[in-house]
Amino acid sequence: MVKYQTADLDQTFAALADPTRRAIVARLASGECTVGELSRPFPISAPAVSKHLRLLEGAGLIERRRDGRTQRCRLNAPALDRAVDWITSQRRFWNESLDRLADHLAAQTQEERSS
Amino acid sequence: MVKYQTADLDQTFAALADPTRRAIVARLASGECTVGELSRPFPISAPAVSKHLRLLEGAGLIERRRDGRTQRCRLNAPALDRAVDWITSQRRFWNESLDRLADHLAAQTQEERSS
DNA sequence: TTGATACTTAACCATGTGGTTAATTAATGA
DNA sequence: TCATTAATTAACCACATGGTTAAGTATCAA
Repeated sequence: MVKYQTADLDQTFAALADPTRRAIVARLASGECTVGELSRPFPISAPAVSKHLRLLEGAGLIERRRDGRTQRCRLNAPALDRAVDWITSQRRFWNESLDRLADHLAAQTQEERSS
Repeated sequence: MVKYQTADLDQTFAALADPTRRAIVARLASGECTVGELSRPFPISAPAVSKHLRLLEGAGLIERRRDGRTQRCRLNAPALDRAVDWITSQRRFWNESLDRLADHLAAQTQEERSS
């Protein structure tokens, strides 16, 4: 039985509350890339992207490492896990739609594995 | 294949970013209750709780109905589902720890069902 | 060495949030 | 009818966030 500090969840959920940051996470889910590649699709300034990355890093959702003059970013799985974990653990006491959720996730997982 | 408006997710994740609101969700997960019962455990004023409830309601996470002079609150499952759904759908493209997550969720579900 | 590239930091602004206290509305019960 | 209880709205404050532009810091390449 693992315990998580609530501060982590604060930051994780807050980080996911912004559509730009969710888009960044979605982009990184399909593979590591540089800050430049990451910001190109967005109509906002580089400093704005930089701030988003700092929040995401603070939440533990991403990691950065220098690579010459660029910087490579990648997703960090456990932080996302903890968020899912918190939500699903609420279902523990809430049986009404628990089975529906379980089936939903099972179906999705099935789909992943067969693709 | 279902599409969700991003605004919903903005509000849902933002709502879950606050520890007081997560505690409220956790309390409601174990059953419907009144606003008064809900605020009693918290060291904050009634108006503060009222604001939290408004945000939770705006995010679609809870529903309220008048019952005489009190007000009953209950959780609304689908909003939580959508949040979990967004996170897990990122995993689709991110195979590295997909199996681990699937196993984790399967184990948890098993635990629920057998309890 | 000089200039361009890839970023971050600094300073600023507008807006939203989380809290307060005080005032308001609505339902109940004496 | 009048007081009490349950909860919200109003008005305010401090602070974080999401954006900006301008300036700074490394790294690479000529």
